[in-house]
Formats: sequence, C-alpha cells, structure tokens
Amino acid sequence: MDEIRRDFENEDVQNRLLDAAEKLFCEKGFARTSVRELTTEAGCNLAAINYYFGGKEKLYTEMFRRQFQMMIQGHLDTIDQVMCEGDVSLEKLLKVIIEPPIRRAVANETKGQILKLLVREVMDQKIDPEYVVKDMKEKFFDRLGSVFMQLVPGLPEERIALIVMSFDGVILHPFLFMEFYQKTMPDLTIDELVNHIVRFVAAAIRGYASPAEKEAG
Amino acid sequence: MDEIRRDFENEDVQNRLLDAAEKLFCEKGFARTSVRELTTEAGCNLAAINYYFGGKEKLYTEMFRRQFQMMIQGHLDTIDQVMCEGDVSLEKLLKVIIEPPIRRAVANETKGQILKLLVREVMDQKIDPEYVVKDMKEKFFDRLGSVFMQLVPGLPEERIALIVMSFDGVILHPFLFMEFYQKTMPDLTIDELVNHIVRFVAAAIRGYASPAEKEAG
DNA sequence: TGACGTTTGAAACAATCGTTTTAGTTATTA
DNA sequence: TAATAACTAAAACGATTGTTTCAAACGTCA
Repeated sequence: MDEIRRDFENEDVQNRLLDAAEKLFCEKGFARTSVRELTTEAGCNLAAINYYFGGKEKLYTEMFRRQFQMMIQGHLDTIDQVMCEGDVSLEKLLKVIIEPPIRRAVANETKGQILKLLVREVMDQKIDPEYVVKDMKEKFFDRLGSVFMQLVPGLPEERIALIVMSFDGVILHPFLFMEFYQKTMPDLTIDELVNHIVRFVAAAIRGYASPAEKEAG
Repeated sequence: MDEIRRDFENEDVQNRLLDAAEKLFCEKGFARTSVRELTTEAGCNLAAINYYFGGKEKLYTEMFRRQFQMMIQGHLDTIDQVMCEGDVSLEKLLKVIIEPPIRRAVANETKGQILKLLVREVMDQKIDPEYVVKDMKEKFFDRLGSVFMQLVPGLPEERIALIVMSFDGVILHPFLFMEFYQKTMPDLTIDELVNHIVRFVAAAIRGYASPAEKEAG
C-alpha cells in the first residue's frame, strides 16, 4: 500500500516524469515548479508522482542523481578519450571539455541547463551535500587536477585543487549568465567564446607553472 | 487607503523589514521565504510588508535594488582608490577587489551573501533583467575592463569584455561553493585563497596580453 | 471468463501561502 | 481636548500547494 513501485516494467510514465522534472526544475527551480505543472508536462495524472516516486522531493532527488552522474561520467569519458590520443595538449583538453556543453546551452537544450541545476542545488541543498561534494571532488575534480599536472609540468601540487576550482568558475560563468553574454555581446560567436575560455584558462594555468615576477610595481 | 506609505519618518519597521529580507532572501531564496518568517524576523506584524512595501515582491525588489547599488558603488570606490595610489599594479587591484568580500563571506556575514542573491536573481529573474544588466555592465564591468587595459598594455580590446566575465567567474566561485571549499580543503586559509585567485587571474590576463605559442602539440 | 494485482482518474484533503479586512491603538495637529 | 491621520494587531480571505483517497479501468494469469 505504502510501498513505492519500482518495477521498471512500464517506465513510460516514470521516464516522462523524469524528463518533465529535468526540464521544469532546471528552468524554474524546485519551489516554483508545482506537481500539477510536472504531471501536465509529462502528460499523466496528478497522483502519478506520489505513486511512482513517493513525492515531489523524491522525484527531484532521483532526477538530480541521474543527471549529476551522467554529467560526471560524460566529463570523465571525454578526458579519457583526449588523453589517449597522441597530440594531447592543455588547450585541446580544455576545448573538448567546455565546447559541447556550451553549444548545448546556447542551443537552449535541456542538457545545457544542468549546471544551473547544480548551482541551484548547492544553494538550496535539498540533497545531502556530502553526496554531491564527494562525487564531484573524488570523481571529477581530482581527475582533472591530475591531468592538469600531467599536461603542465611545474604546477604546484598544493594548489591544484584551487586551480581546478577557478577553472570551474570560468566555465560555469557563461552558463549562469548566458543572457548577459548575449545582451552585452550580441555578435559573440560560440567559437569566440570557447577560444576565449581556452586561452584564458590555459594562460592562467601555464602562468601558475612558470611564476612570473610582478611587473609595473 | 491603497497608497503605499513612503514617509521615511519612522523607518524602524521598514529598515527592519529590509534587513530581514536581506538575511532571509539571501539564505533561502525568495520562494522558500514566507512573509510570516520575514515579519517574525523583523519583529513586526504580518500586515506590515503589504502596508509599507505593497507586497512581498516589492519588498524583495527594494532590498535587491539597494544591495545591488551598494555593491557596485563599493567596487567602484575601491577601484578609484587603488588607481589613485602610486604603486598600482594588476595584482594589487585584484587583491583589494576580492579580499574584503571573501573575508565577509567566510565570516558568514550577511553582506557576504549578496553575490548568492545576485546569482539567484539572474536565475529567477524577478526584476527586469535590463536594469541589472545595464548597471552591472555600464557601471562596473566597463570600468573594470578599462582599468585592466590601463594596467596591462597589449590586451586585445575586443576581448576585454570576455576577460572581465571570466574574472567574474573566478571570484564568484568561492562565494557559491564556499562549503565545498571548506569541506574539500579544510586547512585552506583566506590568505591562500585570495593569493591563489590573484595569481590565477593575473596569470590569465598577462598571458592574454603576451600570447604564448602552444606547447606540447 | 473470473479474479487479482497494477495503474489511472478525479475529487477531496489539510496545510500554507500572500493578501485583505476590520478594529483598535498611537501620534499629530488645530 | 477633539479630530484626523498614521500605524499596529489579529483574524479571516481566497488561492494554491503537496498529498491522499477511492473507485474505475486495465492487464495478466488461472
């Protein structure tokens, strides 16, 4: 009676609800999205969310968990793929990491909004932060840091974590402020944006490896 | 009867409501903060918000407008002050811009949460985006860009706006993910964080000015 | 077919939301 | 002091929220 169904036989309704959750929660956030909107978007009955997931919050958690894992796994695959190739460089790695999601974001696909979802989650903390922190750090950031060190000899190991953080900040920015970019730089192309980020981050990391003396002082 | 009071004689209740709004909206966002929480925090009656501001959203708008202008003006003052001194450098400018707000954020003061409020606003867009975009760009970002060009000769002018954006991304990151920083790097000091950001951004900007040929490729 | 477990539909639930109303209190001014 | 405006207090309002209920419909296997 009070057991949540988990048969995965007729996943149609469940998947449609997960899709609707991804779309609406990304766009408007958790609080401003009602279960009536979700079920309407999914084309199912109002009670379906409670029937299949046990509540609005459980649906959110399930959706977030999936998207989050998918994002991390996608990045790990990208890194592995690039590192296996012969002509690997820092610039090339940065480019393949940031370009696909940026293109998706500009195309306004749902997948491009996942980073917004992540930021919302960090702010609102509906899910156990330990879970998000642990996976994000141990799986992705640590891997990225070791690759940076591999590609750019001379990086101070004790600062690697901070470097990865700042890199994350740079790539996160256009996702959060996409409208701002488009309004203040209407002629900006995706290539220009991608090239800028690559150049900016690469310069920062390489500058870190070969510390320059202060000028103009 | 239906006119909103704007006497500014007894500003006690109004200011207490604005303070409560700043605190609670920053912490929990607009939707998850109720007028009952706000009036309790402010120590006034439930109807006071509608009486003085005309509604919950008007209170939010008024609070945001004030905080936003205060933040921009503070940054402009900081820039002007630094640029007037004799031994001005890019590193010094970066340091004085980012250090005070970071210290406030670590101390968990309300003022340190304003950037979170800004990000929330960009996501939810309760206020006319034109207003935020216009002031942010014309008053602050343009000034910052011109100062960067002044301090670092050789910066490509057509990329200045993007450089400022990426700089914003780097400094925004620790504010959004402060808990993440503290959990994954518990021994990190504020000085180390500030020095890292200065070094990272300075390297990025200087590297932009003197384009390096790609290595390892 | 008949019975049973699963899924759906529509209505109703209690709780909370922002806002309004109304009466009462305080302050101000003539 | 009387009258008017400014403010506060408490209750109630209508709307919306997430959730629950329960009967009808569906699918499956005897």
